[in-house]
Amino acid sequence: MEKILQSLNKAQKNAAQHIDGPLLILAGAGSGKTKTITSRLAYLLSLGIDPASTLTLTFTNKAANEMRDRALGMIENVSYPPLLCTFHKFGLLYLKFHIEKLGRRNNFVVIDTDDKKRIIKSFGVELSAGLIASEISRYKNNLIDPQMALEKAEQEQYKKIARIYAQYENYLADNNLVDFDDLLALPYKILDTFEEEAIALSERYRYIMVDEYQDTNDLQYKLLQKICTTHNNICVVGDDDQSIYGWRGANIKNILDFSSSFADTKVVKLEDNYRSTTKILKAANELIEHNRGRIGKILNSTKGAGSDIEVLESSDENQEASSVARKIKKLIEAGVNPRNIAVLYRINALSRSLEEGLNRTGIAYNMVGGVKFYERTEVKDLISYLRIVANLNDDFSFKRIINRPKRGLGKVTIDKIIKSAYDAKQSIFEYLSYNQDNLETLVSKKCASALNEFIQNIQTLGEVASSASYNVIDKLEELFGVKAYYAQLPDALERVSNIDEFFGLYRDVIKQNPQMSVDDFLNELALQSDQDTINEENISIMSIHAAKGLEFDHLFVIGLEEGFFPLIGDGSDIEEERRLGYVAITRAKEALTLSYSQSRFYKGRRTELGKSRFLNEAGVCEGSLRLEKTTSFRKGDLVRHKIFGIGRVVEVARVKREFKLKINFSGTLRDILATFVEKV
DNA sequence: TGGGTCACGGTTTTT
DNA sequence: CCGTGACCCA
Repeated sequence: MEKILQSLNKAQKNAAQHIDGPLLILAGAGSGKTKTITSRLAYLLSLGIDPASTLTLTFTNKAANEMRDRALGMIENVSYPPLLCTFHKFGLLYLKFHIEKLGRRNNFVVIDTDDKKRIIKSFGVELSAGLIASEISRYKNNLIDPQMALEKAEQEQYKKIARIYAQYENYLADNNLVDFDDLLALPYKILDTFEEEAIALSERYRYIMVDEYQDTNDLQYKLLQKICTTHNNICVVGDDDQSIYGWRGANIKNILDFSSSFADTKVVKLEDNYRSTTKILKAANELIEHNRGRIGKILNSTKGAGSDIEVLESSDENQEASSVARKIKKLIEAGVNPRNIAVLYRINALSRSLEEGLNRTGIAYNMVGGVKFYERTEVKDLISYLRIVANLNDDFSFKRIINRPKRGLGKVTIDKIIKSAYDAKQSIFEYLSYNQDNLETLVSKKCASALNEFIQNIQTLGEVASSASYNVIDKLEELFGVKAYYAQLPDALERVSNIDEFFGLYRDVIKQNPQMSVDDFLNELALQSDQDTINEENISIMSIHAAKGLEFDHLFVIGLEEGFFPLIGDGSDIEEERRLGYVAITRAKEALTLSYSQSRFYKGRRTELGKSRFLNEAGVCEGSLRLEKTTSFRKGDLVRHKIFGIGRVVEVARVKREFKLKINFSGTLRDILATFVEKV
């Protein structure tokens, strides 16, 4: 027991030893948050508290795994592993055992955002599916059902959305699908409808811990209240200054008002930072102090002053990328391990010029985020096949693969079948399998035989799945040839390797859990994210959102321009932007470079930009910093001008804050500002 | 059925 | 600028 607490500071120890009643741990960036709550968990278990009565909720699998490893590493033998998982995983587990109370079967399948949009689109709506999808998400997270949404709607557009919402809910119920929001909303519905269930759950989990509490939304808050029905043993950890998911429904009020929501809350602030140098922390503190809606805390450095924060000025994004790449190259040459270097940006669109710059300089990088593995077309096709195996009546997946790989079935044929199945009140699969012999009356002979073959293959695959899920993959490829199909399409190399990776993943998972069914596998997959793909040998580049919870010795933040960061647009919230700035800065341990460009090429046009107000607010723009100003244009470069065409640079000159080039356009010399031409 | 062309729109995204 | 989706024609 002593061992668990010995390496904690006073505040951390204070938090870890708190047992009963609500506890709010306000943990500043780099203050040992994970260490504190894992120690608390280990401490509780060491006191003899039943592991099965504890529940720790996180937002990512990665965080859950890390905490589990660390907590279990502190105690010798645990009789039963404590439950540490994401909110959504917890919801999934709960629904597996209790969804019957809502009149649904527990072989449901979890769909992702892309599926959700496709379903909405299939209703033939004229509004954008994405907009409706996010609106529905908002409703669900505010516990508004379709009926209420309709009543509340004033404008015609919202009435329309409410009706689509109703249709969508019916569709999910009919196909026994569950979306991400349902993983929280449906458990809440059960707990809210049946008080005895809330009491039972609460009795089962008597010690609740929640990580990243500043990012919880209203629904998660209400769910937590239900879990705490019979006790108030809830310990939350978070940092109001790091709340960066407001746009997705996270309610910063949850953490700001925690003490008034849960009576007799004990508050512990962790303000000693073990991550960054004094200069970095000073910039972070100064920046965040410009926010008004915060509880207020100051990070104290436990490290030395460190080096100055560097501010980099460039004339355009290519030059910025080159400068950053050059600096990174120097670091690597000086012996810095690339894995300790990262470049962050506010919006993903900025990654392109950066990637080009890194490539030019020959720096290998690892991009975190981007298109998710399981969201790639070819992987989603395979997932659809498996979904059909798990649930033959999943029309949604059926439609996706009915002609993929191509088997000569066109829009007309498919529409006819869908309509007939609909009229017969059957799923597409049911309809086709009952009418195997008279399909020719509906569609052409060729199509009928293609459909019959397809149906038979699906049935065969289903039989294989029910006898041995491990063999499903080989049979799938043998019967449908998805891999063979993609092998002859463009990007074959990448697609085939994705397919192989998916096949490998499937086999691995089933090998480890031989009793696992196909729908278990699918649901597990849906909750997976590929955050933990950070390569050991390369530098990392990613959005600031993706960098949350990470730290790097040498950090670059690019694109600090008004309009880009802070990002200005509708729905943008300057305080949240500032918190993002705070998150970005506090990722740095030793050296921080902030970069901005005077212009940027974005959405097909070049825009002149002013530097970000955050630079001033963080106090890094005036004073001791080093301003660097260069251009990537060199004498002899070939350039292209919109009007004058291709020319060669004969002279590079600096005029005030700009660079002027003397360019030879087929014999004619012209003076042109560097921002008006591009390299060829 | 599917390839070709044109218009459009384009933050951040742990699950 | 670049990727997506609607629409048209062979």
